[in-house]
Amino acid sequence: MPEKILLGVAWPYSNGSLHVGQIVGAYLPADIFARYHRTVGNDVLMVSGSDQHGTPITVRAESEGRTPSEVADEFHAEFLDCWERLGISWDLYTTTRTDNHREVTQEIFLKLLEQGDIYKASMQLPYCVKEGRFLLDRYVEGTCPKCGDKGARGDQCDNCGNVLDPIDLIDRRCKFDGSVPELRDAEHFFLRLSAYNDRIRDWLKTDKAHWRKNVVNFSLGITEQGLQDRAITRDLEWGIPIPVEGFDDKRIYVWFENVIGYLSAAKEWAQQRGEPEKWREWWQDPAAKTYYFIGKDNIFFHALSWPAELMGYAAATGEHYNLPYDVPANQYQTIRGSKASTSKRLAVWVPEYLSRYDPDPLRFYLSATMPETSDSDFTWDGYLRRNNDELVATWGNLVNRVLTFAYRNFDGSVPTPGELSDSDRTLLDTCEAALAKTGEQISLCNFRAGLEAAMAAARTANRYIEENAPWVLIKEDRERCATVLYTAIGAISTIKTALSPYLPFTCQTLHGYLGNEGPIQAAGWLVQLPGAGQALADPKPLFRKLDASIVEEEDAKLGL
RNA sequence: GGCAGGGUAGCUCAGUGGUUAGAGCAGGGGCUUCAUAAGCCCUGUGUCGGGGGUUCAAAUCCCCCCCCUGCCA
Repeated sequence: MPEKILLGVAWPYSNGSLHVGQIVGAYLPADIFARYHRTVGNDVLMVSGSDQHGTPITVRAESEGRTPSEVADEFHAEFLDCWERLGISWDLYTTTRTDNHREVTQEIFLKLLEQGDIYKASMQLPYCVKEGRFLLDRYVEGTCPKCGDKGARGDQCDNCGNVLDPIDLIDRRCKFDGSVPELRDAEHFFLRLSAYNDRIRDWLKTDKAHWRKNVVNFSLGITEQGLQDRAITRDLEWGIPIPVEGFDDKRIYVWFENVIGYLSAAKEWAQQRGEPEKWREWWQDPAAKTYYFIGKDNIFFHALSWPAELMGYAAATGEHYNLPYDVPANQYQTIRGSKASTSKRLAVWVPEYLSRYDPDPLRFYLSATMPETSDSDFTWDGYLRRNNDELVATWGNLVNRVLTFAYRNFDGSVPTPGELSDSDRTLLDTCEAALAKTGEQISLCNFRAGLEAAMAAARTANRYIEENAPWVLIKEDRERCATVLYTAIGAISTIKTALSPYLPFTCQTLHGYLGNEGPIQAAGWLVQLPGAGQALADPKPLFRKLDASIVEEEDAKLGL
């Protein structure tokens, strides 16, 4: 029985180009996981989309004198292109601005409202009299009560890093016109998270051994403090309208809304397939597993508030909705020790990377340095070394040396072996074990360890070639030489399968070199020994060695 | 400030009570030549962030402190 596996991946704000930190944090691990499970034969549904609401987009639009939708649409198109070229294999990548998503969001809002999980209450908010509108926290400026810096914003002081409330600012003023905002009562809707605290806590304490400890400890800690109710609407014009009369000047806030995208995207996917009820197989069958690939800043929304929304919606509708099976949140990746920053333009941008280099070497480097347990660091020097000294030297060269030798000496086909020796069988067994280990590690979301298991097999295969020296055998014992090459090709074929979730483009190419047709994942997560006499393609190197000069060039672009 | 995660060889990391703390890469020495000057063999005296404690025994458990990151919704 194939398993049903739903992958929800964080919704990136479409307010600027993607950078490698986002890729390594969520999109790449999700894609590796999805490709592995598809190859195994499981039913994967991997969804996400561009978050087109939210202040990051309106802020950029305002600063450029454009509309939010212009900004959002521009980068959404760019994202789609990047996914394609990086090989991020979505089943559906949509946006939060579809009619479908608005309808699903409003439906959940109304159901929770009706049930009492959403309630109306007034709160005091800064109001600009001059402009006649309420101000978002970040639009109020003043003196920080903690450090005395005069340039603090209402949401945070950049000088000391403390989180603030605009009410606490000394000498409050409106960011736009410098007038002094008043505090006025404003009606907003709140999500009654407090009512779900105990259920969330109990759920977090049940069968979570496979969760990363920072995720479960962080979340449990918050339930020990007690979940607080939280406003889910804001004074905005850009966002999903509140489906209640009299709230035309307010919108649903993104933290409540974008996670609903995981459900609405599954519905959209099903509609597009012409099987509009098919989403239920992933959402309502308790045997289906739901994974959320996110960065550590997003744990609250995926391990606490989204499960609460789902619990409430399930109760309100009387239907079952699966809670997260796992939330394998990653830490961050810095750039040469500095925090990546879109506003400071400090990042390795995906479109720029792809204009110069191939996707698989990036996937390789990012997989090897994935911030699974602690923050990791991107350096071009590290990229160069992983590419040249590991990907090219160990794996690419193994493939190239074996295939060119076989192609040239055995009429362009897989040599017909004699009887396999113990050392031949040992190599094939080692590769089979590596394939199993890689698969197991991927299924546990240990992506670095999975890659390492496959690379260890490649090193073993290089050792085997060295010990058996086919370049000597070809002159002395042609049958033994054929057997050794056959064994080496078998090893490569198995390692190729193990690496395919990490290096989809080059593994597919190699799949073809070995004489196979069709997509690599159709062959299954299985050992595939080549057929003796099967035609090989004339192999070309899968990877290219990079010149050390790129490190200086790329570092110069970063300005570090 | 509170909560959480992390701090192990030049780099990336593994290692949660027990022989002289490990792997890959880099560096040094040798061999080989099929291969993208790739491969193979040999080579690691590290204050396991710092200090104190428990124990026959601690990177691994307890306490205090320092540094990095995230969250404080």
